[in-house]
Amino acid sequence: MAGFKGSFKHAIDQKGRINIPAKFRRTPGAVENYIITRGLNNCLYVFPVDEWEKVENKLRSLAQTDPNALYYLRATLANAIDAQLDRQGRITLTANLIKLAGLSKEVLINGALDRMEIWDPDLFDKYLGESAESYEEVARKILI
Amino acid sequence: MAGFKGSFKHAIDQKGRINIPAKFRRTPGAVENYIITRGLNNCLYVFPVDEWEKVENKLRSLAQTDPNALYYLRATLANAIDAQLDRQGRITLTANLIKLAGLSKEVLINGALDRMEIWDPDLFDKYLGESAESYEEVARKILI
DNA sequence: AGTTTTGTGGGTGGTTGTGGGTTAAATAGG
DNA sequence: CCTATTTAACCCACAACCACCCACAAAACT
Repeated sequence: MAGFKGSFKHAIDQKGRINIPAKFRRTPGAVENYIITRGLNNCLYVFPVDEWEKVENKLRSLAQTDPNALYYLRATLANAIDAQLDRQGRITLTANLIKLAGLSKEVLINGALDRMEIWDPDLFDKYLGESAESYEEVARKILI
Repeated sequence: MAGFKGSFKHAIDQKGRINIPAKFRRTPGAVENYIITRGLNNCLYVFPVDEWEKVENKLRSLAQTDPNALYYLRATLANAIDAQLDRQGRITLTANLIKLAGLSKEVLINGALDRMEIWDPDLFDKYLGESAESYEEVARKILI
């Protein structure tokens, strides 16, 4: 089981390639193939294949007629890609994904245990700052 | 199980390295690998790997769509690093962590049983002083 | 006072990140 | 159906960084 953690600032070149941090390539559970899809709060989720299977199973289990389920399934899968690391350890994003996450020249690649998350640095700062409550208050609610 | 206790003032050099007190390196439960992450009240938590696993399991159990849970997960993991002692018994902090804890030239490394805590000395003094209630009053509420 | 342990600083080489150039594949047009 | 143009994948090479190593200073212990 993967345990991605840490944050790395990397460039995204003209071809839409970004380097997966060497540290992530070495973490247990890291593989050659990843599924990249739209994430919550304007970021991208990067799943190792085995973790993606859990997501896929979840999607399969949703009711095929419920409007919300249908919407979620379509919005998620339409932007999902199957990415393989190149020789330098990079993945190539599609224009769609770049647009969805509002990426420009630099990106943050954050560990989130079972997945990585790709953020625009400014958007991530904004996300961290815009919580109404402090880190300490949130922690108190979450950790019992 | 670790039982870190005591307080040590150490330097932090230009490369962001700080020495783990020899006493802590000898306490039962001490290891070569630590996970360092953001702590409550502007300090850093330094967990031995086995203690970190408990934290990680807690994080994994959180709901993946609850905004507070997501926020806590991201704010915690984005600043988490996997640190290994170098030959001199030091760990290297990232610029992010140094900034979060407001560290400058000297730091306090405090034992907190299952983890160590890294504080800026001034901030720790301030923290101890800013409690509205006395040590005795707090003790009476906490210890039954 | 000598010896060992602990704390601090700096230099060096391998690894990692990034850009570009070249070849193979895919798409569209004649 | 073949050719021309674009797109994407692959490979190579440079440059910056980080982890490792060594060496010295200070403290603690014998």
